[in-house]
Amino acid sequence: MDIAISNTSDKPIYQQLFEQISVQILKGELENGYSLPPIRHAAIELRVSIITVKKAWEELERHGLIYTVTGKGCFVANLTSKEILQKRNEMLLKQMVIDISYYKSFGLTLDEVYELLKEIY
Amino acid sequence: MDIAISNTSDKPIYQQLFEQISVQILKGELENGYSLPPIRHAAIELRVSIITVKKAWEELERHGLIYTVTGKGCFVANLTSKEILQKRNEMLLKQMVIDISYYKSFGLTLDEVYELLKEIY
Amino acid sequence: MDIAISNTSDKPIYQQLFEQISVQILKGELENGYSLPPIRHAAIELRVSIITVKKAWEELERHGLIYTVTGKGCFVANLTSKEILQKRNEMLLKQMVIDISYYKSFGLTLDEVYELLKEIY
Amino acid sequence: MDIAISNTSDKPIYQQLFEQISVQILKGELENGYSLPPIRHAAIELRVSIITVKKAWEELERHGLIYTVTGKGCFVANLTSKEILQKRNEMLLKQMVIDISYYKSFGLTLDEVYELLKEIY
DNA sequence: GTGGTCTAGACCACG
DNA sequence: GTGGTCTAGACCACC
Repeated sequence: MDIAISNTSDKPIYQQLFEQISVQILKGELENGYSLPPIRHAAIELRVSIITVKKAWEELERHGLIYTVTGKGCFVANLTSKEILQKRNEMLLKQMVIDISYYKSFGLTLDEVYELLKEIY
Repeated sequence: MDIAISNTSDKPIYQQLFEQISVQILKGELENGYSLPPIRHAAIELRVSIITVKKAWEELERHGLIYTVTGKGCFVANLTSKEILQKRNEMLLKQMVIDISYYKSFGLTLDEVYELLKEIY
Repeated sequence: MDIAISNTSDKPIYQQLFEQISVQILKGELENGYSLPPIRHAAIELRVSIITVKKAWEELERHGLIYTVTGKGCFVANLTSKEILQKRNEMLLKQMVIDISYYKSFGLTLDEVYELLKEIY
Repeated sequence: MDIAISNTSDKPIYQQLFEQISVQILKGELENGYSLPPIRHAAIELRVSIITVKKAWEELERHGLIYTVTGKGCFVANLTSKEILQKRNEMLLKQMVIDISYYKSFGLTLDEVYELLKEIY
């Protein structure tokens, strides 16, 4: 578990958990079939509530990134590299559409956005 | 008042108000000294509470975009085009830093981000 | 009328008027019997409402700094230099007691206050 | 909670709350990480509205004196003694500049102010 | 009429 | 239980 949680962030903790584990799976850092730590262990290690971990795990399952075997644990889904790429782009594009609509509201063109992004990167 | 409020959005109403009016000011759509509608009128027109409007207006004032004169009304601040550009970039960069950290977590390079942005734009 | 009014100040306008004229009288800049401009003239010159000027004048009269002769106008009261000094200290001390209670709430000693004041002066 | 609210004061309640708690934090009376009472409890105890407490707490957070964790509570920020001193002077100087401009309008010199302060202290 | 403040009560997300 | 938000209605000071 290589997770960093911020209490003061405006993002709910379960969301932070979901996002970070999603990324790890979609980057291939967690292999197919990898067994996620039991909810209780993860909760203790991350110092969060069991409910919070459960919520994050549920969100992962809803996105088809993990599957649960009752009584055995949770495992990273068996995804082909094509499926991984597809899901990754799906998540990225979903966020980008939101981000871009914000930039557009200021009347920015694509090139202006690019210039600003370059500065930060 | 050209404002669209979404009750289903995850963003609080006062935040939506603040953002939309900010954009209008920073795009120069509302001229210096322009008199905003009285909070009570705005509240009725937008079908929200007075306090909600007030909260948005306060945030605008805190950002130096408007100023209020008790008993007279609220007015768009007298900003030079340089100041407007500066404030606009301030707001944009603040959001972009967040957006980029998300893209980076997926391991995306600047060029990959650009390619995706181009598709959506 | 050497008065500077700020619309954006948190102090009400009539209060600003009252304070500035008080100071001028108590500093001896306006002599005994000096005729204040008619309320209407002052209102026009200062670009404020007649009501606002009236309120300030009333406050001045209540403090014994001016007197009104119906149909003739308002005049600076005939105060001996002793009375002026007394009224001046009265106003100053009243404010200072408030200021000091604020400094004291932070646990500041007289010397610490002096040091900070010296910096600003 | 050692707070005294005055309904007759010209200062708004949320401002009184903010100032008094600020002072307690900046005097070191409330330690780092100290958990403030839940806003609802504070509201009942102080016999004010939840929103009023919230407004004061928000102002404290804006000044970096506390931080809130949704669902957990509000806590005194982790400030070094250096930061505390800096914030304290910031608040004090801001007020002192106003106070001094009033004294100066009467033509008082620094020494005269000092003499008067000494009398009252 | 305008902004400034306050209240009581309510619903929701989070942990 | 905790904070986050919202509403409807009210009173006040100021102009």
